[in-house]
Amino acid sequence: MSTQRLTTTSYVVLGLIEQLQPATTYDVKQLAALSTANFWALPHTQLYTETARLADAGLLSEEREDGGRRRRFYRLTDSGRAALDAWRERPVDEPQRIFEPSVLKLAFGADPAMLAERQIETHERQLAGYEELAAALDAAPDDWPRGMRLALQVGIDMERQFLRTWRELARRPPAR
Amino acid sequence: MSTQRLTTTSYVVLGLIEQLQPATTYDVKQLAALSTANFWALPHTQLYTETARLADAGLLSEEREDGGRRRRFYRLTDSGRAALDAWRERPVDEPQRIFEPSVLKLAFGADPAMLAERQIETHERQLAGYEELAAALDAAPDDWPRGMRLALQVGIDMERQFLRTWRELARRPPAR
DNA sequence: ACCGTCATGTAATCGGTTACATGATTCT
DNA sequence: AGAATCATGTAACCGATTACATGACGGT
Repeated sequence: MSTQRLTTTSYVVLGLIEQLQPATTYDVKQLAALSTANFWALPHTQLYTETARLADAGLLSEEREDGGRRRRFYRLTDSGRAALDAWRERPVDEPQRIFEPSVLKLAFGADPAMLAERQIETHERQLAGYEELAAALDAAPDDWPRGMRLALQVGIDMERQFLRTWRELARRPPAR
Repeated sequence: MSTQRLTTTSYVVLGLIEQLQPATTYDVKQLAALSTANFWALPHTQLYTETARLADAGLLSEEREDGGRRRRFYRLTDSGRAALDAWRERPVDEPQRIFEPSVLKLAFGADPAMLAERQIETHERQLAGYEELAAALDAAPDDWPRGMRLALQVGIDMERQFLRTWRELARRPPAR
């Protein structure tokens, strides 16, 4: 039970386990794929190291199955819940870098219309995914924490803005 | 001159050096602070390792001062320019994760109004910074590559969207 | 009984961050 | 001349990605 620094990834894992507990790493992976994967990357291999780290730090309890797959079931400990609550109650004050490689390419002189073509496709697909998920949440609101719907709405708003921006840029001539 | 993978950071360094060459690492740091720092994090320590890596890979030429600070001056080599051009001409196809910890907190049930208060401050400050820089670019457009102005406009659009979104969320009751 | 996919991991590597350090200029 | 800040780096550490691997389960 050492005092390690917790990353955003740590809190995502804690937050997902809070909703699922008891949860296997695979359960976490599944829920992440449905919910937070759009907002935060979380490859499955990291879930194994991260849950182990968190259990080591005393924020998760681990219970291992005897037979079969010998899966590990995790739950929040009291201090795990306290850490999650503290994180949740603290506002975010570092300004975030929201940018993408496509904007960097733009800055360094790439052709806006060329970038826009692919960006529009990508963001349309992303927006469609969000809207589908939003419809599912709206159909069964009680299955999901309310905050998830709000986060999704932020995502939808951002995607729409990206589309407006790139559609405008699609009409620009090359910058150089 | 080994074949290493180039990261987005590598291309940012190449792109900045293209505009400055010959450039010392410190010059790169200064220009980054004025231009790309908003879109891509680039601590000065990484510039030293990254320029060394790029020089090692044959994408930058390095010339060292004899006296004084023994500064290293870098220029793009032909293959450096080719690598940068190739990157610039290739569209970005992986969908990007644009999200911030604040949206994750929202998803996991933090109070929207509490988060919004700080987010609004942060994004207002960021927007003001962008607009100030945009005014400077507009006053002396020839000093800057045209793409920089476009990238800045994307940033401005996104910040305005964030402000609209968070101002709306500021009126929400807590999600749990 | 076999096969594909589901599920569960381990280990090496590496980019990026953090901590530390010191010489060169400039200012008073 | 001394102090402050500018400029230039080195090195340890660590989270995250990538590559690899294998056992369990369900269907035919």
